Amino acid sequence: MTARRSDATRAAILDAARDRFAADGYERATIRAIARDARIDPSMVMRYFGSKEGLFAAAVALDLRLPDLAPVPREEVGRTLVGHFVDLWEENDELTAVLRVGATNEAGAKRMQGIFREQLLPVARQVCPDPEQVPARAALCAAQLLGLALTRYVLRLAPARALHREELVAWLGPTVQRYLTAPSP
Amino acid sequence: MTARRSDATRAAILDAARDRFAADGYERATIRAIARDARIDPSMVMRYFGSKEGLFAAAVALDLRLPDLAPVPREEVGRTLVGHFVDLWEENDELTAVLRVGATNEAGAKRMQGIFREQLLPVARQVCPDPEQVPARAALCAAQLLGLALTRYVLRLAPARALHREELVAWLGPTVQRYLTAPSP
DNA sequence: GGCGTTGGTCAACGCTTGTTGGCAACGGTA
DNA sequence: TACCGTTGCCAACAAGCGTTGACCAACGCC
Repeated sequence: MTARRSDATRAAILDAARDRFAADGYERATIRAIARDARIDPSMVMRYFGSKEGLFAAAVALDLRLPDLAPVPREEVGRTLVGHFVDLWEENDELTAVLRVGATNEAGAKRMQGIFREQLLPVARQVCPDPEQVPARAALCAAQLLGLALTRYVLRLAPARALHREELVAWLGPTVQRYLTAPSP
Repeated sequence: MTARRSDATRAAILDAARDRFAADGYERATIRAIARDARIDPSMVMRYFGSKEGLFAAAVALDLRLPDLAPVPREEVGRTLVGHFVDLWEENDELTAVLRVGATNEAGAKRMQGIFREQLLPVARQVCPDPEQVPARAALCAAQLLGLALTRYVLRLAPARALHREELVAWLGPTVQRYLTAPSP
């Protein structure tokens, strides 16, 4: 597949879309604003992505890039996961976009459910003792990790923003560790 | 102050507004839809509440009704708080409304920050050992508790919905307990 | 009985939204 | 050079939004 001239435009639109969705959520991120950011006509967005929903689907194809936990010492999985998430969240705002849209939009919530099912569940299966408890334990982890993202990047609570990476790992690591590996309470 | 005839209408509007804000978030919850639910003309909403922002402010005047933790045994504060939150969330959708709007709307986020500052912080101050650490520890609790609400009521992850009250208290109680009272890691 | 206050409807306003179709310039190919 | 698919802009559309003001019906007081 040779590179087309329009690829740059496509990429610019996707970039602008990610920023707007992350900053404004689904409804307030208008096609016109995205087009303006990408220095392009709104009708181009339609031609390339069909509709606003199509644009959103193309813009946030989220890959959590979760690490393989097999080689990680068993008592380190919690800290490893928390560290990975903090890094991921700090370095791009795609996650904030999915989270924000997931909170407003039914399609966004569905997408978040898919990410949970296809990316977090398998990892939890690697380390959970009882296979039957995997969904519940993974859900508890999701609650803690997404809750951090929510308070830190969406609601922007000052004390949540002030915590450093190492502090977060130290506080949340044991929690995730317990949710994944501790015997049921 | 005697009861006016319009109080019933006012209440109907507020009820409908809470439902819509909780279900749809700020932007998609239109004044017209709220008025339709309340079987009233959209212009009445404006007359009584001035604007859409005014309506939102009046609809969700959120009081968490957090319990006084002084008489609670020190090792039970985590479980007590988690139980209280689960109850609160189950019995009305005002919280879902604030959370959802907080995720879309700048004013909503501000309101959430206010709730954190004026309602959660004082309670944390009651049980935290070091006053200087109170904001950080309260933020960690907020992350865990709001994360639960997010996955359970907004994103509607199936495994998060499946957990019962006692399970949630048993899993999250120790986490909140640790965030509030354990020595810094 | 007249009259101001209150509770409510109706129609319209100006604006923004997602979306569409036509039309002009470009670029490689024959 | 002539051609045709690609890339882009422009103007418009129907619909929906928050908001406004004119108007009507019922009530309570003199």
